[in-house]
Amino acid sequence: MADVITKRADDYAQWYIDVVRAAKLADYSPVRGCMIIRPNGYALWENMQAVLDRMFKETGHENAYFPVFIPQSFLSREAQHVEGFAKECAVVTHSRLTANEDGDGLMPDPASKLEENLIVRPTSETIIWHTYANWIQSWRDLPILLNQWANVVRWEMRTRLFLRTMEFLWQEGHTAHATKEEAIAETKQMLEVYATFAQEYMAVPVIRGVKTESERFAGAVDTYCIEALMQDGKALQAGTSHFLGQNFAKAFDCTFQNENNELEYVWATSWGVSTRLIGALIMTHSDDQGLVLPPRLAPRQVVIVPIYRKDGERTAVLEAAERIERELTDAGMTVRLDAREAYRPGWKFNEYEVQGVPVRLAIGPRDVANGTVELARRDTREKAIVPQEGLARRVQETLEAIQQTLFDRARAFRDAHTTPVDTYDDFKAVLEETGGFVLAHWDGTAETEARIKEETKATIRCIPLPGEIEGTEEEGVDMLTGKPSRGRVVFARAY
RNA sequence: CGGGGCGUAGCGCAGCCCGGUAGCGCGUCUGCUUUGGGAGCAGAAGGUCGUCGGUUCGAAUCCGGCCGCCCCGACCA
Repeated sequence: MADVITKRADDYAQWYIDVVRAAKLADYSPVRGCMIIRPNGYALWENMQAVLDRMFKETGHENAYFPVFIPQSFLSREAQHVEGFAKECAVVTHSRLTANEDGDGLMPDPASKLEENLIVRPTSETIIWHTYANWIQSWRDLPILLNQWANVVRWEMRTRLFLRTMEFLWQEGHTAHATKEEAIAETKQMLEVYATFAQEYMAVPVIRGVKTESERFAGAVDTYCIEALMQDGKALQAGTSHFLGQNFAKAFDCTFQNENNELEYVWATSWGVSTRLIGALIMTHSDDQGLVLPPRLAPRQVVIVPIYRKDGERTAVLEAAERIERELTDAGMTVRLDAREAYRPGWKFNEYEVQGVPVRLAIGPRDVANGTVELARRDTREKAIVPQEGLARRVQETLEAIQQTLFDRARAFRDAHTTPVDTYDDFKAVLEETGGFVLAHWDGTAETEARIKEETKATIRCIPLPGEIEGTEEEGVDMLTGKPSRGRVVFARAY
C-alpha cells in the first residue's frame, strides 16, 4: 500500500508530517532544520505571493531587493533588536575554502578571514534603515513604501516543516513616514491586508490584536498580529505588522527636515508573512485523508480522471475529457486532465485526494453515454453524478462553495474552542481539556504573564483590537492576582 | 543544550542477542492481462550495512571513538 497518513487523533505532529510528505509539499534537506520546497509546495507559495503582491501594490507599495549579507556591526545598533536576534544568526567569517591541512576535505582558508563578519539576514530592518538614512533628507522624500520578497535565516534549535525552519521565504515591508499617526495608520492598514488575505483567500479565520511587551518584535514599539487556531487547539501567529516608532531612525541617524524646517527622526513600520502560512493552511483545513486546499489558492482547482477499458472507449472518453478541460480552462479555472496510462483511476483518486485538489471530475464510458460526469468535492468527500451540460458553471459554484465551507468550518471550530474563563482553575482546566483560545482577565504586568506561562505553557497571543471579540472589553480582575484588568486578553498554547 | 529513538537497496524495515556467501515489503525496469477508489502474474536491475579504528581465520553482527538525522523539552515567526 502507498503512504499511510497517521490519524490526527493518534499523533497530531506525525499527522502533520505525513500530510506534508504525502502531498509532496516539502522534503527534508541534508542540512538539519532546512527544507526543500517541492513544486506542489512552491506553487502554493506562488499563489499566495501573487495575491499578496497585488494587495501590496494596491496599497501603494513597490518591490525592491536588499542584500542577504549584513555587516555584523549593523545588528548591534538597536539595543532591543540585538537582544532579539543575536542568538540566532548565521555568521560569515571567511570568503573561501582551502584544502584541509591534515588530509582530505576542505576548511575555511585562514588567509581569507573577513575584516568584518557578515551575518545572514534574520530580517532586514538594519540594512534598510542604513539605506533609508541616505535616501531621506526632506519631508518631500516621504513616505517610502517598500516591500521585498526574500529568504531569511534564523538559527533555530528546533524546527518543523513550514512552521519553523532555519531558512524560510517571506515578504518584509519597510516603510518610512513623516508622522507617527501616518506610520500607525500604515501598520494597521497592513494588518488589515493580512487579515483579509487569511480569511478570504486562505479561508483561515483570524483574531486581530496587539502583542504584549514580552511577545513584541525586537525593536518595535507595538506589534500587531493575526492569530489563527489550529485543529489541535494550538494557536499560530500568521502575520505581524510592527509600528517601530523612531527606534531604527535613531539607531541609524535617519532624519528629515519637516515643513516647519525642523529636523526630526523618521517614523517606521515593518510587516511580514512567511511560508509559515502554508503550515497554517495545512493545519486548519486538512483531514485524516490528507491535504485540503482552499480553491482560491489551490495550484490545481480541478483534476479530470478519464476511465476506460477498451480502445474504443478510450477515444470517446478522452475526447469528452478534453472538451471539458477546455471548457473549464476557458472559464478561468486551473485544470489538469490526467490521462496518464501508467496509473489507474483508483490510484489517481487517492493521489489527488492526498494532494488536496478541491474538485475531481471522473468521466467514463457510462458518462459518455449519459452525458454526465462524476463530481467529487475534497472538503466534504461528497460525490455526485452531474450533467455535462452547464458543467463549467456548476464546477465554479462548487469551488466557491468549498471556499465558503472551509472558512465556515474553521470558524465554527475556532468559536467552539474560544472560551472565556474567570478563575485560574477554570483556565487550567480549559487548556487541558479543550485547548484553543482562552479569554481571561490580566493585570497588564509582565510578571503575571511570565508566571502563567511558566505554570501552564500558555502565552498571551494578543490583546484583541476593539470590537474584535465580543465581551473582551469589559473591565474585571486578573484571574491570578485579583488586580484590576482593563479587558480580556487571548491566551493559548502556541506554535 | 538536556531526554528518547534511529542510521542496512530510491522509501519503510528485518537480520545483530548467539560472528560464517545480505534479506523482506513498497517503489523502479521489461512483458502480458487489467482500468468506475492505491491491480495481478512472470521476469529483472539495484546495497563500500553512517564513519573511523580495534578484536578475530572471518564483522552488518562483538568492543571503542566520531558523525548525522528524527521525535519530545528549554528558545523562537
